[in-house]
This record gives sequence, C-alpha cells and structure tokens, in this order.
Amino acid sequence: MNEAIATEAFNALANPTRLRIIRALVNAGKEGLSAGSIAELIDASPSRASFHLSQLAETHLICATKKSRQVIYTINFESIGSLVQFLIADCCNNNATVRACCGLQKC
Amino acid sequence: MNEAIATEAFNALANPTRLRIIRALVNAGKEGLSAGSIAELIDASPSRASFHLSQLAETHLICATKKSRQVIYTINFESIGSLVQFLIADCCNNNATVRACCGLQKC
DNA sequence: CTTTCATTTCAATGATTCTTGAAATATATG
DNA sequence: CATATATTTCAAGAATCATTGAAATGAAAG
Repeated sequence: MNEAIATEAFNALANPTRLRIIRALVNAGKEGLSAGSIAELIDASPSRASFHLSQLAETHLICATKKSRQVIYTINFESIGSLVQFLIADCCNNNATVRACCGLQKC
Repeated sequence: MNEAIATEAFNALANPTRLRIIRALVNAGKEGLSAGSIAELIDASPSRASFHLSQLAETHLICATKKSRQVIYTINFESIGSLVQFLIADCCNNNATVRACCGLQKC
C-alpha cells in the first residue's frame, strides 16, 4: 500500500453508494453477491451499481469473478486492513491515541 | 462517527495535498503549525493551502486556533481513531482479517 | 493612522465525478 | 438460430472539486 493507492481507496470509500456496497458484501461474507443482487440491495440501477462496483474493484477493495453469466463480487478484507495500516502507521506514525480511539492495541 | 461524517472524512483523505498536510501536522505534534508554514512545507500557495485546510477542519480531522495574526492547525488524532473504528467495526463487523492485516488485536 | 503581515474569501476556469437511459456484449435456454 | 438474462459500456448532462490570482479581512507594528 502506497500513497497513490491509498488515495484512490479513500476516494472509493468516500461515497454513500459505495459504502452501502461494502456493507452488503461484508454481510454476504465469503460467498459474495452477484452484481444484480447488489443493485437490488442498494436500490440502484444496474448501470449505476456497475459503475460503483468497477471503482471499488479497481482499488482492490472488492474482487470480481465470473460465474456463468453473473459476476460475483466479494469483499477483500486484506486490502481494507492494508488501508487501515497505512492510515495508522504511515500517516499517523502509530500514534497511541489513534490506536486507543479505535479500540485496538498492538499485538 | 456516522456514515455521513465518515464519508466526508474519507473524502478529505482522498487527496494528495491534504494527505501531505496530515503528515506535516502529525510530525509537528501537539504544537501544530501555522497556515503559512504548512503552505511552505507542502509547496502550495496560501490560498490553495487554506482551501484544503478548511476542508480538513470541517471534518474535524484537524483543529484550528487563532494565535495573534496566525492560525495554528493541529492534528486531531481522536477523529482519525474514530474513523478507523467506523471502518473496522461499523463497516467490516470487526472482521478478524482486517484487524490482523493492520497489525492490531482486540484489547 | 498607515503600513505590513498572515490568512481567508471570491470569481473564473478546467477537470473530475455521478446519474441516467440507451445500446452493446456475453452467456444461457428453448 | 432466436430469445431471454446479466452485466457492462457509452454519451450526455448536472454537480462537485481543485487551482489560480486578485481582493478582502483582521491583527500587529511603526
């Protein structure tokens, strides 16, 4: 994770529609969801959902795999973890207050 | 921290200039930096720096206090911590992979 | 009171982003 | 092959964002 990638990832998270997609995929877990069911869940048109799904996939916050004529999307927890690490470590020098405020401790 | 505020905070972080400001203020620590010295440090015009400083201050990621004719900005580690918590807990249901990937454990 | 210094505000411009609906692509089914 | 289904791509338009330089604000100093 470097600054350019992190900037794009923050941008991907900076949108209510995309945040709803993230939440839906977190809930769905390992099995993921098809583009169509995501669109339904977040109440967006297919093309609108596709637009935001592409943005999230570009930053690797989510992954896409084709399954017959559907595209199944899954959340990528590793990339979210990397982004959090970037913010805490790279940007905030592992500041103790940040770590405490988010209810976490060093391993 | 709710979704609307988090969205604005992510947006504030989704910009290289603002990320440089964040880093400068993290380095400066508790004493903070004046608007002018931030502009110099990040190599931006006063008005450009002011524009981005306002955006960061609006989201409470940084704080501003007047000191004679300068404005001193300081980083707000608490708000960054809240944002991280929002992402890990609210968005990712405290997923273990996320916590592991960012080098953290539950308290 | 005038001048200087630090910062913000403003208007103009160009760039990017989001939404919409239609068209295109690709895969499955009868 | 023809049709139905799932998704993406595309073009157009509205909205938002970032940069620039000039003007305005406000506080200190001579």
